[in-house]
Amino acid sequence: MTRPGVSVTNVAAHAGVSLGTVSNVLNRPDRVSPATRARVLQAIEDLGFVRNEAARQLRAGRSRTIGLIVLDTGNPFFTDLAGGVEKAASENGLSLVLCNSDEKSDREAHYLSLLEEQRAFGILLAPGVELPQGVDEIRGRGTPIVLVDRGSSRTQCSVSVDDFVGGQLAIDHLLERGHRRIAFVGGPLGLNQVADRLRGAREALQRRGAGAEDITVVETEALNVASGRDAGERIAGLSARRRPTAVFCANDLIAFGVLQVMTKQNLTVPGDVAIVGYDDIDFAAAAAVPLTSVRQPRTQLGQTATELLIEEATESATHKHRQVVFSPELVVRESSARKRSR
Amino acid sequence: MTRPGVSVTNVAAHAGVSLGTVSNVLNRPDRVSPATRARVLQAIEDLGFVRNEAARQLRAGRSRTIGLIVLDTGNPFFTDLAGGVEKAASENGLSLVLCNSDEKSDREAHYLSLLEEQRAFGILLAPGVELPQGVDEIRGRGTPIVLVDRGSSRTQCSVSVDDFVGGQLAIDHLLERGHRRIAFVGGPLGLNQVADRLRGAREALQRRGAGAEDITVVETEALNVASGRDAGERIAGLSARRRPTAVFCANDLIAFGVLQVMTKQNLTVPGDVAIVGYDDIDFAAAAAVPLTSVRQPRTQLGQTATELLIEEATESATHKHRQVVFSPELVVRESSARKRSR
DNA sequence: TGACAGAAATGAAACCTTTCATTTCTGCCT
DNA sequence: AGGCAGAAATGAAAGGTTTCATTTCTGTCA
Repeated sequence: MTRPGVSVTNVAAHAGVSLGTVSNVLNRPDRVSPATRARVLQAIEDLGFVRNEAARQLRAGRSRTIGLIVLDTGNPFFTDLAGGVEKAASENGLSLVLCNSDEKSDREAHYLSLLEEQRAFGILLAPGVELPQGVDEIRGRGTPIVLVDRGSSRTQCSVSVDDFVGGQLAIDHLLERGHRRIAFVGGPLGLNQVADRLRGAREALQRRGAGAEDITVVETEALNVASGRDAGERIAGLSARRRPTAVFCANDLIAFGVLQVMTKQNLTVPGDVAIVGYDDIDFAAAAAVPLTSVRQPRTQLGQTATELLIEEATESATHKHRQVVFSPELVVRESSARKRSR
Repeated sequence: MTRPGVSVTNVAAHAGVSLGTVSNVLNRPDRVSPATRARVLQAIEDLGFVRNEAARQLRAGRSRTIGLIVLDTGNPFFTDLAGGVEKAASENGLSLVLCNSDEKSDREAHYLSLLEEQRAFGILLAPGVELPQGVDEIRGRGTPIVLVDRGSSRTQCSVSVDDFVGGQLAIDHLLERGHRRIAFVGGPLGLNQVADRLRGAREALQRRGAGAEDITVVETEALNVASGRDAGERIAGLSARRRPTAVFCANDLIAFGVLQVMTKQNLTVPGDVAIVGYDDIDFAAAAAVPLTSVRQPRTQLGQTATELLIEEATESATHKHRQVVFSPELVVRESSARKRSR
């Protein structure tokens, strides 16, 4: 219980130098003579001095911490994204605070102001259904914000993946494999990502022209396994004539849910129903029926977002907002293997 | 770019009151007359004042943030644990910083000192192979630390689940289902959790006495899906005579890897090989062959740890270190269904 | 009207670090 | 020995909040 915080002043006294010198030992050791430096270091050791980050920060005016607000910490997509952020951040001497908004806009707002009060170095925001107001104000007051996993207008930086193309990729693949009755599972449709993937899917179908029915949309409450199971039940309940031969899921968690129900109902995948997921999380390849999925460059998404953020924070005068859009990529696995006969 | 930080002083001037009053409006609004309060609030609004957390903290001497250091942010076990922590923390007006040590002790040490410099309210540590030195010093200097997912001696608080019992549960179940040739997959064996689960497994086998061979141990490099696949290959490669009829995996990620390989090699689960996992993460139930698993009260683990931490931080004078140990629970699913014939 | 209690408002001090303009020291050259 | 340049060390000031002992105000009661 050495509670009575040891400060630089104490260290200075103990080492018989001025506190300015202690600070120099800490921050610019080369400007201090070896002898003095050793003495100060010894004093630090003796006293168990620990730098007070709050005081540093107060002086510096800004912290060295990046805040990342995501929709769901439990979704591997976001943890991988966070991995990319952490990597880029630590390479620049920054650390990461991970905040879970849980798709709730009040929590999103809460974290946003918390981070602003902490004078975060910057904020990476993966927004929910609607962009919280206040983002522009926060940026205006000096805390840079970059949007992640969501495109934006010219007034701010953003890093995203082209979900429209992703939807097309998935459907083109299924059409090529001979599927004509296809369902889309995902939601809430208010989420940009979901809506864009569906739009892409529809576009691909229309381009194909006649021969393919319109896509059946099964909306879910959230993008998790439980929602996928619910949707799966609905699909499995259809008569073989009406049941889609392929399902395109808005993310892999949903796909898992659907897959599980199909198996349980003795419908084979891909024989009776082919499945395509989205995100290509690590579990996708590990599923018992390895999942075809639309891969997003998750780690790179995080890295690039961080770089953009650093750029905005560092060159605030000359900075021009940029919107980076990555391309998704289809990874074909067994869950959509070619139909054997017909 | 309202960069020139607006401070309480500015607000006070703008509202025509002293800065003490502004502080009162912020922290004890009832001690300020309604009229004045309104005026100050208006000034805050006009100027776009945002509290400076660093300054608050400097004054307070301690932050309102809990640090949680885990082995792997990508493992749902830890994200669920973090969920429990976050819940308990936010109920007490605290926020959470999630730190990923990635099983590397240098990163663990790095985060430990980072959190101490930030005068974290407290630290929850899920340690890797060995307890980092310095933990006692940090606690001695006034930052409470509670060990999570690992038992400890009387000198510190800890919250864990009885892995020895967990191992027994798994093996007792497999024995009861008629299995006699059982393998254990997991690693590194230096991890306490892994070692204890194996010890429990062995104990159960011995208690059963003759009729059961000793358990075959397949050590893995890490507790993830890829490692599970490697181990799965090794097991699938064995002749039917030597191949175990059941595999007990040190966690669910490993189990997924094993499951995947079995399926690919046309070995049925549980027909040819039964599988029992550990943790009962959400994906376990969602796997195509739903996984029997030893459930740990993940969320509660986090909640309890947080409560202990708060207790230690708040009642530091009277605080007695406690070691809380939860009991695991077996959840039976298809992956270990009773063998049909024999 | 004067005194007084309680409410409201005040402002100096403290928290700890970093910076930077000055001062002091060291050693070398003439 | 005197002068000087460069290295080393100094210490006051600033950064923004909260606290708390004081002061000032408001209204009531005698």
